[in-house]
Amino acid sequence: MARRGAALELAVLGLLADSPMHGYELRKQVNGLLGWTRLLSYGTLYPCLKQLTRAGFIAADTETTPRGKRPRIVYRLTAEGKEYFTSLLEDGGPSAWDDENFGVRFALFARTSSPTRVRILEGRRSRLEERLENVRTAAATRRERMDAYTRELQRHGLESVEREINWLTELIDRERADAFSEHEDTSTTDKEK
Amino acid sequence: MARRGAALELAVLGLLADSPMHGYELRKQVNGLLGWTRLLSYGTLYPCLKQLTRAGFIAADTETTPRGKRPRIVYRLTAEGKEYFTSLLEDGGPSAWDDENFGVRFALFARTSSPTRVRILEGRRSRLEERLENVRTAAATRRERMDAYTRELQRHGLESVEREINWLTELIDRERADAFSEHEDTSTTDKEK
DNA sequence: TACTCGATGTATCGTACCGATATAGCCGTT
DNA sequence: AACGGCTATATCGGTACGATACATCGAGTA
Repeated sequence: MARRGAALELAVLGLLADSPMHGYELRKQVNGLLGWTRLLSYGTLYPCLKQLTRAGFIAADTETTPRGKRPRIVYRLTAEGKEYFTSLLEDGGPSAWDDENFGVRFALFARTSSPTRVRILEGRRSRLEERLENVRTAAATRRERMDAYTRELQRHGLESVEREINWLTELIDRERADAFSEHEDTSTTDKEK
Repeated sequence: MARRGAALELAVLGLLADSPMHGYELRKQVNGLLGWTRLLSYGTLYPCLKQLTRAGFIAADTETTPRGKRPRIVYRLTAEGKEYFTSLLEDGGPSAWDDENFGVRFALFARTSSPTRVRILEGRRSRLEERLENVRTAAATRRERMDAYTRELQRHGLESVEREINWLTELIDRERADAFSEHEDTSTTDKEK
């Protein structure tokens, strides 16, 4: 459980919720969005699409093409898929704090309720703080035996995580501040597309 | 080729070059050093140790234990392993700029020659710059269609990569400056922080 | 016109990876 | 004397994904 593919699944669902698309375009979108970490390959994408189709969450429409040329396959979200997607979105549990999942979850924040947004942000932060603590204590027992380069690597890594934590804290504060001015109105944050 | 396991292989070799160790300790060391990114599991470590043993690069000495208790297995570098290790260290080629490999390569910089250090640093930087460029152009064509959260994610990701690039540039400059004052003396660079 | 090159597009296969899990002795605490 | 946590070795099944194959298209260029 909590497979790596869960993140991709959610990303595909989210992209298709905006508009139907074929595989190649899907890959471009995902890479454009989360591409600074790791690139999505077809070996990952197509099996995922197949599985989602089998589950009935998306449907594949084969384009009618003029000639003997290979038709493109356009995927769209089904009613069940839409339902499944929204249920996934509201799950702000531990799996959403993971490295692989957090990025996708964040990218879909516009479709996520404010309480869930805060839950995910805080969970992610606690996850990183925990990691920071582990590395810090591990380093403390071994600091003297480390050479200058190893120490520099350590320092830089720790700084990156701290910076990430600060970013999250800022976002949480902002989220809480917004909650005041939000009465019953959801459309202000959505920007309705 | 350029398997993910290559990084682990190098890490194990590097750790064992310092002193013999058994598997559990090896795992702790690796996690303490690179643990802020991803944790090493036994399912990865033990097959790696087995393979390195088979290849003759490390040797497994079973500890003599007093009773019927399970003996610990201490691994040490063989002569062939040492040779293999140093040859790997001097390869500053493209595989060393990868996300998975760079951390380990950097941690072993104290054992790496200065030209190779610069080569790796510069290669890594070019790799990140390339990635930055790709995401930037991808984002430019789609900026208007993105909601506030997606844009914030994009911004933060880009900033992280830029920061990483600046760090590398600093290190490269420092490396070049050191090269002047380095006559025949290697021990001067070790202390300086 | 024909050629090359890069982008578009769908698809599969083999293998290396790694999370989960089993086993078990040891030690400190309640 | 029971519990939980740390040390320690080890394997297995599922899955992710890099490499690769195939095919069409438009733009440049010779």
